[in-house]
Amino acid sequence: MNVEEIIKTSKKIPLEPRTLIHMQLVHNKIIEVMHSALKPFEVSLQQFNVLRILRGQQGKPANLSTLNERMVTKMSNTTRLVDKLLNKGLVNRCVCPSNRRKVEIMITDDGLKALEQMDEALLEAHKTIYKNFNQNDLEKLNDLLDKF
Amino acid sequence: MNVEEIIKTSKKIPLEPRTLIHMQLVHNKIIEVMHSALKPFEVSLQQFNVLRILRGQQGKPANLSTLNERMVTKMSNTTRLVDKLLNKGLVNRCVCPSNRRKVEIMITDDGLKALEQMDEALLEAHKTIYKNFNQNDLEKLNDLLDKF
DNA sequence: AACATACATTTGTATATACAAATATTGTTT
DNA sequence: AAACAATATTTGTATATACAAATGTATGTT
Repeated sequence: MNVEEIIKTSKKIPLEPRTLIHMQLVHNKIIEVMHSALKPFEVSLQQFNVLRILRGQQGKPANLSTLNERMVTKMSNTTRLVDKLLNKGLVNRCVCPSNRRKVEIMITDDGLKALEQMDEALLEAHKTIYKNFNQNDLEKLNDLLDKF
Repeated sequence: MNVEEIIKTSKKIPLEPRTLIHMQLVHNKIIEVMHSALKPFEVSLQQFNVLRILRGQQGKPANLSTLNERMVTKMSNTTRLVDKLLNKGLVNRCVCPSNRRKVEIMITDDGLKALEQMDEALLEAHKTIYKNFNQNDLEKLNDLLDKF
């Protein structure tokens, strides 16, 4: 991936802004690959993220604020995101009996099955995304990302 | 920046998905810093990007398709993005005399002045973003990003 | 118990983005 | 020149996201 080529400039860009552009371009590419991997399942990346969090709960229900806390991209509107998963039958939701302000969200069996298939699709996406990487590259990249 | 801490998980995540989450978290952070740096000027990152492209034209007008081609994040709706810059008086737009299908967009003097101030704000943002980086880190990061 | 405060979620609304169809202009073919 | 295709942009519409205000519930204070 050549930054200058993609944004069609002949000028040399200083390293600081260039890195930001580079990050954005890579981000765009990752999102695009993941988005098309999830397309057959008709869930967004955010919805997929929530499903994985719910599976991680191992049967325990999660409420909206814990979902929000654990989401990669925190958003203001977790209610409506869960609404969509509910409509697809991938989660169920009920008011918490011990504290009726809270809501209890759990992944359904259908949700778990769908998620397994999504996992497989994501493994394929990884192959595409990481085709030029070896294990050492990934470790070095993670170390550098930690500096942000 | 510790991935596991931010998404509040105790589990060890395999390196491939972890890197994707890491990239997303860093991206979120970069966007947030840049967004607040540009907030006083009331322009979005996309609008800022377009202004920089127009300045790079050195007086030559640009049409919508060249803008789209050079934008970091290509979007379907460059017309309405330019509308907003137009309303702020930062660009002007007229139909191309030689090919009336096209449109000619140029940055105004006000736009150039505003852009200079935004550049300063962005330099400050760089200081925040890159406070833990040295030149060598940046070069290594760019090399690794090229692998995507 | 009445009141104020804090908490968890929902709703309203404005803005942003994505995708497809519509419009206008130019170029090409017959 | 009429018809058709190609190009450049605009518009309509559906969906997504962001932010603030509103709702309902629980807790602590007097």
